[in-house]
Amino acid sequence: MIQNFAEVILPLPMPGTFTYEIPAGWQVQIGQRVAVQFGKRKIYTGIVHSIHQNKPELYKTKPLEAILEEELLVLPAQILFWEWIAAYYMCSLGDVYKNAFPSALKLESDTFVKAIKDKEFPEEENLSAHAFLLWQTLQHRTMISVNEATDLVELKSVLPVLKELLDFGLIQLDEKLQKKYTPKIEYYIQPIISMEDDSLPDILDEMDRAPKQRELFFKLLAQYKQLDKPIKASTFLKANGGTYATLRSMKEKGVIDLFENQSERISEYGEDVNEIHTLSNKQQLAYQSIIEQFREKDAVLLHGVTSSGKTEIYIKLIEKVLQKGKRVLYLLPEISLTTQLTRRLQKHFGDDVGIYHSKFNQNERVELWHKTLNNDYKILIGARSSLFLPIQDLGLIVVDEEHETSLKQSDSKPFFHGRDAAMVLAKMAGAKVLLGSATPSLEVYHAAKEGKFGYVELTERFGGVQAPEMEIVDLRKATHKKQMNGDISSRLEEEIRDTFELKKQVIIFQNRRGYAPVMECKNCGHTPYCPNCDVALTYHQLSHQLKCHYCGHSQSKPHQCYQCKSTELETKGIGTEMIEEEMNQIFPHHSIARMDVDSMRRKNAFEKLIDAFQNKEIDMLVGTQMVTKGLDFEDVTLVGIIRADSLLNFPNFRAHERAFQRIVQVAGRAGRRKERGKVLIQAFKAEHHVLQLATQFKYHELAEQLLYERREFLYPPFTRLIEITFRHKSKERAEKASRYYGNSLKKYFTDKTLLGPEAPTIARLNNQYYFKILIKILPNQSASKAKVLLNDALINLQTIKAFRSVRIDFDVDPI
DNA sequence: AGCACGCCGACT
DNA sequence: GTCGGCGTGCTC
Repeated sequence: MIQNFAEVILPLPMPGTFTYEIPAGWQVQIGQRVAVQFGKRKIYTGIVHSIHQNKPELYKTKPLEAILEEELLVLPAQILFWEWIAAYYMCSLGDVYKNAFPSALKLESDTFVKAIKDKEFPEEENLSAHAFLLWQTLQHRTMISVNEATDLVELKSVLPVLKELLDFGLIQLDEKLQKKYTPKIEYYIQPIISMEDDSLPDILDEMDRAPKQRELFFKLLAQYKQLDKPIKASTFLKANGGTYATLRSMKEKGVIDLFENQSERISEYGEDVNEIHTLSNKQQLAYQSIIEQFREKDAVLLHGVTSSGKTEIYIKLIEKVLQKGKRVLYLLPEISLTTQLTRRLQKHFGDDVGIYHSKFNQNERVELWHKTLNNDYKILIGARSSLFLPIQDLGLIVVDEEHETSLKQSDSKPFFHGRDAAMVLAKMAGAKVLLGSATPSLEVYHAAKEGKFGYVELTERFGGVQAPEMEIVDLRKATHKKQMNGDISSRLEEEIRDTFELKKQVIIFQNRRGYAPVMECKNCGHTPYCPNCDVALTYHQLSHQLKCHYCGHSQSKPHQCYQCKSTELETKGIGTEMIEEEMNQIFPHHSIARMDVDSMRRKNAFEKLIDAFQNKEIDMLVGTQMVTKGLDFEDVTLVGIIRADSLLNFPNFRAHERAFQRIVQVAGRAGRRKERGKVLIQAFKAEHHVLQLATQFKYHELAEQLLYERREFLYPPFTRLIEITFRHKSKERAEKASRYYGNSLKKYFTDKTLLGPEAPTIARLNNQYYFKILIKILPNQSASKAKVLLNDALINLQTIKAFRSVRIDFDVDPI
């Protein structure tokens, strides 16, 4: 008989898939979810990657434990996409699987401890106190998990105790898969008979003695007549009173039907669908040009100034794609920050829209995954991770705010770029990509100019909105002339006053959160540092704490210097908290709110703040990057940037590109409707060319300049970068490993294409030391060949025992 | 990534 | 002596 084997993708950071035997008679399909044992007792859920008959010769295979469901949870096409991600971004398939698949569907084994029944405790045997305690607990509990047992015995590891009990035959271990996802059950009701029914009088008679039922019945009839579909019992009872018991007895009388439905946890937006909107002439032309360019190109860049009405064009294009029976994926940088846009799309497309983002809990994600598989949605809106949804018949991917850095995943593997991955996914699905931005990334802009992508530019703002008036306030001059009130210049103060007088609103942008980024002793100059990282602690006045913005460490604010005991401590630099305080002092009669991760931590805090600002309960919003994205308020006519210099001084080759984008982005918050907005940029380097170009919205000039520099200094889009990070708790070991690795690559790269190893600006994070190597791949070189070299060098490095504990990550196309 | 196993130093 | 730390090796 031919033995069948399945290659299974497991959530492990090891390369490749794992081979398991398919038990005789089992029908297994690619994309199915299976449970397998891995190692001695661990059970994982994996995805079937492929099926074959080649018995592995080097190791013994285990059988599949179970097929978790008949249906395919991952489409075969998705597996191909996962493989591309793993190969391109240099990580394992397991790393992709871990990230791409809702974790509630990745069951985890949890070992349970059970007492063996009827086994008397052997008196003569000397059990340890811990073992005895555990055994006693098991007498009145059927089973407890190993985690619970660990807490119970208060030891670091409960395993020796378990071993002891096992040896005496007192317990057994049971590997159980815990189901993490429990569908929420929702009851629905509908009347069985109608108003016109002949039997109605009899039934009403029967309900004479039950007035509540009678009342509810009439209400239900009325509602049902209007909606003509089953009504959610919970909402019905909430609106009309009554209990489930009432409904149940009505069901027994045979007047209503009560049934359960595994309901969605995802709240549905109303059904009102905004039908008509007409495009302006310019928009219409842009739209037609996009359609035309899609005939030849896979991707088109829609380069439209802020307020040029890109969204209307997207909507029109989406409608066209839907007409062809295809589906659309709409990618946004950080969806929770752009509720205004999602509301607009939902309003337009109604129930056809599914939304996927990081604030959703596990159950909601599973729900959305299933609904997507079920083809319930025509449009999916989400952040970069929504690229992994099982969407079928994809016709178009819209990548909005294509230049946003948050499109690139940088906190965990795979380090993929949502925009670039979208292009590959689209290619695989035969779909098109529309990239939208007011300030395109140089990569995309260059590709468009080279003719690789289509290009459409919208230079005119929609509905006669004027570009905001931009003004730079020279902080050096202002300081010299004593025209400063703390960090706020007289000019800015004056403008804010005028704006408030006209009953308009203000947005203030300051790059850093907290009160002050550095605290310093006036006497000895000592600055408190994070104990785990090589960074100065940021002072947070509201919580009276010093916090590390990298590892989350916090400690209370010292009363005296740790070093010299001096009580004269001062703060340096400015954060949002300080600006908020200064503004409150200058404008005590106005309401000022702060918007940064600290103030937005609570659930719905963002929505509440947006609503309050919309309703003009708040006059001024002081915030970090958060205020720069997607906010659309009619009455904001003034935007202030406290220190533009802080945007220019990043130690990154993209610093100037980003500074420009940020400034244009914030400026776009001002004067989005009838009135012309004003933007005030405070800066010490007032004459800096990036600031000058930004105030004139001269994107093309800046892009040409920056592209020239990038070409000269071998940076993207003229080279491709791979950054290799080495980390270890011992500085020596991390450094030595990185040196060894770098040296082993010297024969393939030059001084210009292999940079480092070097300790990064923040050399230690969370008690781990970092070293980095930067590889540049020249235009005439193959990136995939370079990756092979890098992987080989890694294998070579790992033959040295001492280096095996050094964590090494590749970041392809680092941001 | 987990987890076992084995070696070593620090204590009831 | 043993608890718990850490380095090393292995998992289909």
